[in-house]
Amino acid sequence: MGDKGRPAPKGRVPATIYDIARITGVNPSTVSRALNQPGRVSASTEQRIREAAADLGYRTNPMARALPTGKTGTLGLLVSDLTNPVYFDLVRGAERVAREHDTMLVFADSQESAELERSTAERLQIAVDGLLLVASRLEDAQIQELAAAKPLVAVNRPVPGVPSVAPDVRPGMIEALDLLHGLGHRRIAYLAGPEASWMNGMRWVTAHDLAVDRGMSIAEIQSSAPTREGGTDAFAAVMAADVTAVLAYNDLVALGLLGACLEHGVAVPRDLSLIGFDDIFGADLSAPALSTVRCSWGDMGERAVAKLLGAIQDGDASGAELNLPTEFVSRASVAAPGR
Amino acid sequence: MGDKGRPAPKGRVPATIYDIARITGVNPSTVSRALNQPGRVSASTEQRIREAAADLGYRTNPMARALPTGKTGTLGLLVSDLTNPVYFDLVRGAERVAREHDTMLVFADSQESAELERSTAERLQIAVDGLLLVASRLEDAQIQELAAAKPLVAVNRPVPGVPSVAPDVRPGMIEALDLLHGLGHRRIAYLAGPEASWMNGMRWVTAHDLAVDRGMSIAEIQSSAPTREGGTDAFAAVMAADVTAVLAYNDLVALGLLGACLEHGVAVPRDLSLIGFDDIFGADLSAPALSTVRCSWGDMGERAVAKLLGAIQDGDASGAELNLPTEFVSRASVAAPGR
DNA sequence: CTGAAAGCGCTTACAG
DNA sequence: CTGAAAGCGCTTACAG
Repeated sequence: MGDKGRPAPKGRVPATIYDIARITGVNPSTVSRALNQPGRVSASTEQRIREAAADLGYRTNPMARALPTGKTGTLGLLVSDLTNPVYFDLVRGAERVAREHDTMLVFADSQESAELERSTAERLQIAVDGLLLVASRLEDAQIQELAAAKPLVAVNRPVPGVPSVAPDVRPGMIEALDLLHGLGHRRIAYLAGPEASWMNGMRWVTAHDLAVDRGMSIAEIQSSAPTREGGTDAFAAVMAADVTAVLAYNDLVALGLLGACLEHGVAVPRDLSLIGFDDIFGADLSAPALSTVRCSWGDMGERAVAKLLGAIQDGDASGAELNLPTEFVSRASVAAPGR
Repeated sequence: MGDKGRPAPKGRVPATIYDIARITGVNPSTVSRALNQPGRVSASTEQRIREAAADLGYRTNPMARALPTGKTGTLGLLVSDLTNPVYFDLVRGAERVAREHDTMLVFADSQESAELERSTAERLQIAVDGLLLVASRLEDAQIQELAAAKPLVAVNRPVPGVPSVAPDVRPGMIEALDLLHGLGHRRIAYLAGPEASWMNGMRWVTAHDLAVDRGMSIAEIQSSAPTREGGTDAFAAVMAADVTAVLAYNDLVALGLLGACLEHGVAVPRDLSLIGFDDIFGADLSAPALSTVRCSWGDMGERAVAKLLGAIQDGDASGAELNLPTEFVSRASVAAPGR
C-alpha cells in the first residue's frame, strides 16, 4: 500500500471483472467463477485471475452482485437509540458472531420514533440480507409485515410468528423484590418507560405481580422519556407517591432520579431505595452506586445474529426464545427504609 | 396498514417498475421518470403511476438504482468503537444533518483495529455515496487512498489533502493548565491514549508545551487501552510518577484511574487531581465528578456530514477545519495539591 | 474447464 | 410527453 506513487486521481474508477477478463484473456464469467467458486476453474487460470485481481485492486461490487443473487452479505441492526449505553453489549455480541461468519453489520438508529423506525427499516431492509429489530416501537402487525418481506429477528421483544430473542425478567426481579421485602419495604413504585415499549409493559406487570404476591403495594409512575432527563422530571411525582423504594424502567431513568434526589436533599438509600434495569455503563459510577437488574445483552446479540443467519440460510425461522437469564446486581442504592 | 388480510407469505417478491408499467400500460422508463423527475411526465400519467405504485407498495430498489447512477443515497460513518460514549453527540449531530437532507446514515465499527478499519471501510465505501472516518487508526496514505476512491471526510483528525473536521484542543487545555498552575500544581502527568491516534499525539504535544510554558514538569505515562480498564491498569505507573495532577487522554481512562485511586485509598482531588477529555456520558456521575475538556462533538458531526454532502454534490472537497472550540468543564476532581 | 447469453431493476441519452 | 434501447457489474443456467 504505501507508495505506488501518490494516491490515484479523485475520479478513479474501480476495476471490474471485465478488466480482469481482458487482461487474462478469459471470459468474464470465468473470472466470476474463479473468484467465487474455487475449484470450478482450472488451477492455473484461477491463479492468473487472482493475480490480475490483486494487481488491479479489484473489489467485487456488492450492489452489482446483489442484483442477480439477492444477497448483499450484510445484516442490518436497527435500534431505537444508538447512543443508549444499554445497547453496548448487544452491539459487541452481535459483532462477534457477524465477524465469525464474515458478514458485515451495519447499524441504524430510529431516534425513538416509530415513524422513523418504519421508514428506516424499510430502507435498510432492501439493502441487507436480514434485519435485527431491537426494542421496536412498532406494532406487531408492522413488524410482521417487515418480517414477511425478508428475514427478521426481533430482539428484546417477542412478536407472534416472528423469530425473537428476549430476556426472562423474572429471576432478576424476584431477587430484587425479595431483597426489598426482606429489608422491610412495603410501599414501592415502578417508574415507567415508553408506553409503546413491550419491555416496559413486561417489567411493570412482573413487578406488579411479584409485589402483590409479597403483600407490598406498588404504584406506577409515568416518565416523560427513558432518559436521565425523564428520571429527573419524575422527581416530584415520585415524592408525591410516598414510597420507600423505586424500581425504574431502566438505569438511565434511575440515574436521572438519583441526581434529582441528591439535588433536593433526599438521601439515597436512606430516604429512598433505587433499583434500575440493564446495568449500563455508568451504573457503578454514581454515588451511591446503582443497584440494577442485569440482562445478558451480549448473549442476546449473539443469539439474535446466529438466529438471523440461520433464517437466511435455511429459511429456518425457529420461534421465540424468551429465556435469557437476568440477575440482580446489588450495590449501594438499596437499604432498609430509614423511617 | 393493519389489516389488508394477514401478512403476505414469506417469499413475497417486491414490486418493480415493470409491475407498475404493466398495470398502467406505460413503458417502464416512463414509470422511472414519473417517480423521480416530477414534471417530466404528464400530470395524469404521473398520477396513475403514483397510485399504482402505492397500491403495490412499491419501494425503489436502491441496489438497482445504484448500478447505473452510482448513487445509493446513503452515507457511512465508521468509528473505532460504536460503544464508546465519546461518540454519542457525534452520532446525533450527524443524524440531524443527514435527516435534513433525506439521506440515510449507516454506522459501522472497526473495533479499535486498524486492519478491520481498512477492510470495513473498503466494504462499506462501495455501498455508500461517501464515508465519514472518525478517529481513524489508519495511516495517512491509507486514508488518502480511500479518499481517492470516493468522497470521504476525516473526523477528529486532519489528513493532508483530505477534507476533515477536528477540534482545536488549545483553548480548553489552556484553561485546564492555567487552573492547575494557579492552584499550585508543578509536577503533572499525561496519561496517554493509543499511539496510533492522531488526537492522542495532539493532546500530548499541546499539554507538554503548555506545561513547559508555565514552568511545570510533565511526564507521559502509557496506558494499555483507551478504556476504563486502561486507566485502572495505569494506577501503579501514575503513583510511581510522583505527580499531583493527571491529565488523561480521555474520560474513560480518567474514570478508570479514579476508580483505582478510590480503591487504593488515594483521595481525589486531595492527593491527586484528575482531568479527562470529552465530557462523556457519565463524567458527571462519578464521585468526585470528573473535570474534563469538552469538544463540540455534536458540531463536528454536523459539519462533517455537511461537508461530505458538499463533496458528493459539487465534488467540492474543501480542506481541513481544525477549529472547533473546546472548553474546560470544572468539576470536583480538581483542587490544590494536598501536601 | 470455459464461453456466450440472458437477466437482476433501474436510469438516461436518443428518437419521435 | 413517451417509447425503445443500451448499459451499470455481476451471476448462473445452458452449451460445448
